[in-house]
Amino acid sequence: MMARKSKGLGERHKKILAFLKKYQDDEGYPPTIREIGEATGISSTSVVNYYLDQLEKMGKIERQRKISRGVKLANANPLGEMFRVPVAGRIVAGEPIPVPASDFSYYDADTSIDIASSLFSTSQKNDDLFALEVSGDSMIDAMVSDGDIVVMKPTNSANNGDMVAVWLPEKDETTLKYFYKEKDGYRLQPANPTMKPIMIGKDEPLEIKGKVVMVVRQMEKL
Amino acid sequence: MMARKSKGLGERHKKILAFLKKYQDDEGYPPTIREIGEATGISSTSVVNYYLDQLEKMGKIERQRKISRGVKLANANPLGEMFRVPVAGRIVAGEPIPVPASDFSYYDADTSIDIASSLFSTSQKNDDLFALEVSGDSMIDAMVSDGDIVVMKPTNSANNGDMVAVWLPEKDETTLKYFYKEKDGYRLQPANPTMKPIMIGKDEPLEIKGKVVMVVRQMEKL
DNA sequence: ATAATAGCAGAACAATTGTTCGCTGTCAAG
DNA sequence: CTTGACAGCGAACAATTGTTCTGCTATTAT
Repeated sequence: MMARKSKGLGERHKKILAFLKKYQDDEGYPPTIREIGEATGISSTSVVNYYLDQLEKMGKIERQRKISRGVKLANANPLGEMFRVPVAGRIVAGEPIPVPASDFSYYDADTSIDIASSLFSTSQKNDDLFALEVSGDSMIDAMVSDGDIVVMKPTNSANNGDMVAVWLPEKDETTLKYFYKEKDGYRLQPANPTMKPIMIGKDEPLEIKGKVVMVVRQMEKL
Repeated sequence: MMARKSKGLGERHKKILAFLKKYQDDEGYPPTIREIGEATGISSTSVVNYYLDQLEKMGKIERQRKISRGVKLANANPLGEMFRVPVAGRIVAGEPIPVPASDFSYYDADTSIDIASSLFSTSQKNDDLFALEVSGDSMIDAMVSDGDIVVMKPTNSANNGDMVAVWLPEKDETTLKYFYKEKDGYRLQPANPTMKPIMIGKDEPLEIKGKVVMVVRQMEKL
């Protein structure tokens, strides 16, 4: 009478999958076996377990046995990855560069931007990246204008050719320049080829705050 | 000895928040109280509970009491959408602007870039966006340098203040400028405030190819 | 100095939740 | 008809996990 089984996903498999997704979206964490049973009309936890086993074998879900709510959809990554970068503050010519609060990294949507990881050639560790919003037109020689967002990797040193954010204590000045080490000091080269470099003596103070890895300019106006 | 934190998030609050996010990202479900304690160096579950209560009062997290792993970040954005933009080609000063093959739109990872939709303030329809890679330094007056990627929305007209990509047939020139309509024609204003605008007479030909909505500069070298 | 309180640990306790096992009914093949 | 795989139920069990209570210490206010 009842079509026993065609193949692939049965009615209950689908229901469980659907519930898994919905519950995760709604609640922010996966359901328990009992909750799954309740939602799909299965009265026994063992039957739910039975189906979960099957779904796992089919590769539809991943399970962490023995731990509560250890179920997740295997197929949770359709498009490419993206990651969130905290916006530490504004970068202004006459003020020191803000850096994110040390080792801890918590931030919400208000103070962060999303970047598709595909924009980074090497999928290197980019956990510690942070971003700054440019304030004012003082960085135009770095081809960066007011409102641009610069994504930086924190570092204290730089290789030749890197664009770095530096703080010059003697001039009370923050600037973005290409960095070159030379025999008698450092050369800070503006990105704009029509502008002249700044030479820094070997003993002059120079604080490299980070290496610029990306600049994003949004033209949209809301 | 230990400076008692008076205001805001203490060190442990931050650590817990950070761990919550990391664990959820890694595992797909929230951690237990004991796991939080282990990760943050708190040896007692009651202390973890103590901090979770505080974080909940501060509105940083939401808790479902009595249920396992019932913790989630309050403003948990599901790390929103992203979409794929085809790179139609290169934009060169002396050549016409390539445009994507109209409705015929297929493209793969090699010829496209991913943009997080959160970067667009208005979640307007951006199905028809396309991107161009800038070739050469001829666009420096638009604060765009060699290798930059400009994301454009195709259009034939523009509003005042939009940055547009235009083709000037009389000069055989492609350029990116801010667009202003004036009584006797059009004014094409460079982004760099130190440079002078180009005036276009009303009868001179002017082909607006698209409106620039974003510029992305990757400093990474592979 | 004394009291009050925040910060913390440890352990006992209670609730939740995953696992296992026995049992029943159906259906198709031998 | 019998058998066995499959789908299912319910309950007991064990592990995980949240809650609560007692006590200790250091800092701060009275």
